[in-house]
Amino acid sequence: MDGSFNKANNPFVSEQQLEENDNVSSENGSESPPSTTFNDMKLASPKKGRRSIQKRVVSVPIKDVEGSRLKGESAPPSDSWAWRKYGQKPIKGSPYPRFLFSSYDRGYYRCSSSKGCPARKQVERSRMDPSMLVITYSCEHNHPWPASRNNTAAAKQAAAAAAAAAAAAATATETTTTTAVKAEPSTSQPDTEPEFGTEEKFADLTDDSILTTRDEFAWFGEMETTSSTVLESPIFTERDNSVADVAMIFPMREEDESLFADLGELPECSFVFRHQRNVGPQVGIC
DNA sequence: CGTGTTTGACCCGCGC
DNA sequence: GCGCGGGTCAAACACG
Repeated sequence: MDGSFNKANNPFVSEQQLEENDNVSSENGSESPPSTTFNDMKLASPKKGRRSIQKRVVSVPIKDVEGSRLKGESAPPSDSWAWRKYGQKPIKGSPYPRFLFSSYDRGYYRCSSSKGCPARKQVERSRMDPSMLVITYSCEHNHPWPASRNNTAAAKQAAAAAAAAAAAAATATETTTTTAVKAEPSTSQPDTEPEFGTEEKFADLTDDSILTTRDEFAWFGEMETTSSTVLESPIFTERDNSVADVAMIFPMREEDESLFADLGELPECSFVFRHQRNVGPQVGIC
């Protein structure tokens, strides 16, 4: 945020990942034309009448995903929200044909925490680093978020399913031991558009003291608390030119999770944020 | 029976 | 205009 973050201080973030933060399309660059970076165009398709879309890209070591599964934990590997898979497609240029090795397929999930939840996510293996999974989350601004989430059977099952699909990729690759989570700026977000218009929805979820500004946030505070988790959030860079290219990263530990526990109504699209050099967590919503 | 997954088909935008 | 690729739909199926 203030530039205090740097990869030297954060061994969980690789050079590659940092670069990816600067260029959202880099992860998928080899499989998508530059003009349709991360398919914002698709997600904002007029057909569906979608408005501004917030997108976040999360890189998760496959091992983490697989690990939580193997342990039979109910804790989802990537998040606590209920996701329902609605499609799967082989990634262009996949070295492995579908049905033979699905690891390079891309799974499409939508939020099933509540009816009408527009949140979606895509899960695929990183082409830059086969040991990493790339999870792309997207949601609309101001959409009605589910009032409940994790610890439900549905959430657990959906998360486990997502983990299963992701973990399939792990079977043929070595893994890492850390989790790096990075949040990407929405490429479809005009500078003039309010980044977050639902802060008021957050008012009843948390104390004002931990409300974040709309300039700063990280995603998925609930993610991967079982291992070293890092959140990195350059999303706000477009909102404040003076801090362009600033990334934030911080570890998420179990105590952090408990600290965020009272943010119970935070949906997938919301975020939990902590200043690296600052005090308590800050939260926001897209 | 409700919920979620699988998977082929379809739609749409883009590049040539 | 055509083909390609990405994203979504929806029927069939599986599971608890």
